[in-house]
Amino acid sequence: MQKKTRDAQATKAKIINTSMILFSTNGYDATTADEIAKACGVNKAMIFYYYKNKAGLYGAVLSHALESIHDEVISKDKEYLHPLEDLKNFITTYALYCEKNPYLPALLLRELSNSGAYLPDMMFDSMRKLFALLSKILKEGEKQKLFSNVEPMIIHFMIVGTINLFITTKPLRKKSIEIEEDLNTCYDCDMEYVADYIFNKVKLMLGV
Amino acid sequence: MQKKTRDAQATKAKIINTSMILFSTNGYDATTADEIAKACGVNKAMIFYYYKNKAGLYGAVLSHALESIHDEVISKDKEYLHPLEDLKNFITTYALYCEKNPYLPALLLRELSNSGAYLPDMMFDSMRKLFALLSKILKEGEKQKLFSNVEPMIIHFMIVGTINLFITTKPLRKKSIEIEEDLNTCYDCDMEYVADYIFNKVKLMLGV
Amino acid sequence: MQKKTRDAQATKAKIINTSMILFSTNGYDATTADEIAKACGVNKAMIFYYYKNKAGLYGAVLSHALESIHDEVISKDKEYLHPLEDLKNFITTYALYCEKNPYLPALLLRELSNSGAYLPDMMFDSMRKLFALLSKILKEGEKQKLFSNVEPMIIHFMIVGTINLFITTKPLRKKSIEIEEDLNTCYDCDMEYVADYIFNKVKLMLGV
Amino acid sequence: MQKKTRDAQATKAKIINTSMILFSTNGYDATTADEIAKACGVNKAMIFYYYKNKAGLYGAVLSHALESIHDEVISKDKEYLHPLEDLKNFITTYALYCEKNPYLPALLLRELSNSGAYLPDMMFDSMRKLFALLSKILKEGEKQKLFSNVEPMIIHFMIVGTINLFITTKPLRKKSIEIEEDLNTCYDCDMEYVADYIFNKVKLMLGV
DNA sequence: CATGAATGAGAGTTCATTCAT
DNA sequence: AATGAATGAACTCTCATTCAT
Repeated sequence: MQKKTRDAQATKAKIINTSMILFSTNGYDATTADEIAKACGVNKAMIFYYYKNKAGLYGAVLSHALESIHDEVISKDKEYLHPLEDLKNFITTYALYCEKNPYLPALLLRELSNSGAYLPDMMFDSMRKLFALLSKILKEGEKQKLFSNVEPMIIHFMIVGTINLFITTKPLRKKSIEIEEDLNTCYDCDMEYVADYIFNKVKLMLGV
Repeated sequence: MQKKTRDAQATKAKIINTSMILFSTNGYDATTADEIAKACGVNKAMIFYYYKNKAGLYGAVLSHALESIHDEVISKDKEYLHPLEDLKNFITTYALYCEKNPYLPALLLRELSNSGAYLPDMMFDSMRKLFALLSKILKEGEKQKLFSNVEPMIIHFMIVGTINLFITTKPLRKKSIEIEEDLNTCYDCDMEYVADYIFNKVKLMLGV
Repeated sequence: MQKKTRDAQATKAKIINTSMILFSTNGYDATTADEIAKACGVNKAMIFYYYKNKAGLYGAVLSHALESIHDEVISKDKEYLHPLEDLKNFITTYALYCEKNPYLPALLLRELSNSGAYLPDMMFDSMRKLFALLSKILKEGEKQKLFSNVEPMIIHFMIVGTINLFITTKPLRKKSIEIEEDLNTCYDCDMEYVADYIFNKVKLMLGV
Repeated sequence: MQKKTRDAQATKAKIINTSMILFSTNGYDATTADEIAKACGVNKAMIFYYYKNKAGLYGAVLSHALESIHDEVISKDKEYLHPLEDLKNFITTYALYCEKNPYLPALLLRELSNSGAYLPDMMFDSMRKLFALLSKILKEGEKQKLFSNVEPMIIHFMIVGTINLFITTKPLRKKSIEIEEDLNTCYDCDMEYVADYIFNKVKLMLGV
């Protein structure tokens, strides 16, 4: 009954990780403090002790998620080999990261469908940085006359939106083929294949 | 108090239309029955009288929205001129419809980020039909050797996902340029331009 | 959809009979106007049209029930043959009537457990008349030196209470023997046997 | 607001005791959570915190009531002096207990008039145990050739039903004599007298 | 740090009752 | 006489949040 862990860091981490899953699975409103507390074996009051309130926890969760994705993509891309390489890295890294952390796309879509109502500034920043990164790659490609006719925002959406949908629709796509077999929903396409496919298509789009 | 409509059809329509806006703006949980009732000048109990419960209303809203988009896209596309024409129609119609009814993309994204937890069968069906339509167009294009290397699900996501994101991120994109001017977020691109851009990119992608 | 019976008497009777069953089965509060209306295929508003409000309907139901039991017992007993005969008639008639109309005991017990909160005057009267009838029989028996040591109220309760419990506990008694076979709950005793048993015991009690 | 008890046991007890009175006085449906909360100076949410829902509270109340009566009757009777003594004890203890806790009979009658719809298993058990106790006494009396012609269930009803009615009808009986003075409703009979009267009558019934 | 008790402000839902036709 | 639409006042239950220990 008395966990008495007395390990602030551990407790905080447990809360963040558990609630990330719950928030992404059930959404912000449908996730209750009680539920989170029970799921991580922590007293409910600790959530408020550490994160002030539910919105604060949500913010922390989003920041955590975005920071990590951002770190990953940035770090992998920081070499600036060549716009095409960089582009490939961007797509693959994002795709694989999302696959490993499938709650992220759900969180993002949810936030976007909310026009960023809860979206705290840090998250907003993170998303902008991600886009800024792609923007830079594309701009560099244009400068080198590799890419043509570039509308970065739309290209960004085509990459990120597709990957997000691919991940969040997985259960639906399964259900779909169960109903109508000959509808090819790419259900068992693996992520690497998809990332590659997208990369090739984007290449075509950019006139490479 | 003032209207005393006593017109079931009108009352039901008012409820559906109002709550569609509210649901898409604030989400399912954050939209209260009180709010809906007040917003359409109808007694709260009428919501339950007509739709049994909140989930029932939500289902009705989703069905309504999807039915109408589906009808629109289908009807505009029913001529089957030529795969390329059909493709263009598909993209343009979807894009313009979403622009006119900007709550729809938000509703869709929200549902998807939920893996269709609330998503009633009719909605699921509607979404499948939309995809089936694009699938057919693409398949026909392949048969006529116009399109090559087609993965319909991914193409679908590239079209629909991009348009959805474009619409739902509008407020964010505005906020973004206010902060960092030289980041081109395509804020004042109009929908027709975007649809066209997407169409041209998809054409390239399909090897046309 | 349009029943349009336009037969006031029939409609009223349907309402009374149906709601008697519902009230006795589920109790006053747990029985809704909607339920009654649906159960008798009558428009809900008619209930209020004919009985003013729910309490009014309940009153009508109770009156109806009590009137009929009272009529039955009185009429059977009106001959005044002999105190013992009269007593036997009283017990048997009441028991058999209750068996034929098993909702009555439930209604009575419920009312009593409410200390007659809803109990309208007419019902109160009816109950008093029933007791008055037994009182008279017992008094006559005493006068004829047949009965001795009579406390009419308690005798009344011993008769009426036992019969009421016997009927209302039927389902419980069944459940009970299913659990513990050798507990004799008189489950398949028929009413006539019970009435007779009670009569004989009351005779003993009265010193006959 | 004033007490800040922070004493779970005390709070739970307050809720149980208060709601027992309210349930027995007004019935299950007519007793609201608000009312209970206010009556015991406890926040309404505590009811649900401790008892999950209204039905849970009701169950707890019934269990509590029955446990205590059962304990009392059993403990007073555990000596097994002599069937007749035991019988007298059974009747007297039950009668006096009910008089001290007059909500119990009302609760019981209400439950019975409901055929035990809410009646949770524990209550059902308790009632059975009470009857089992009387059954044993009667059986022993038969074995010792003291009692004859015993139908335990009916005898049980005659005892328990009479006492229950005597208590629950008290207000009605008062009202009755106010109307018709010469109707002897045993209004000021005290409980001991009644218990004694019943015992003597039961003795006669059993052929003692 | 950690816990369980306590709180208050709703939220969804129900329902008797009335109104207009 | 009959109907379906409409209403408002409850009522149960939930939940973020705070308090006392």
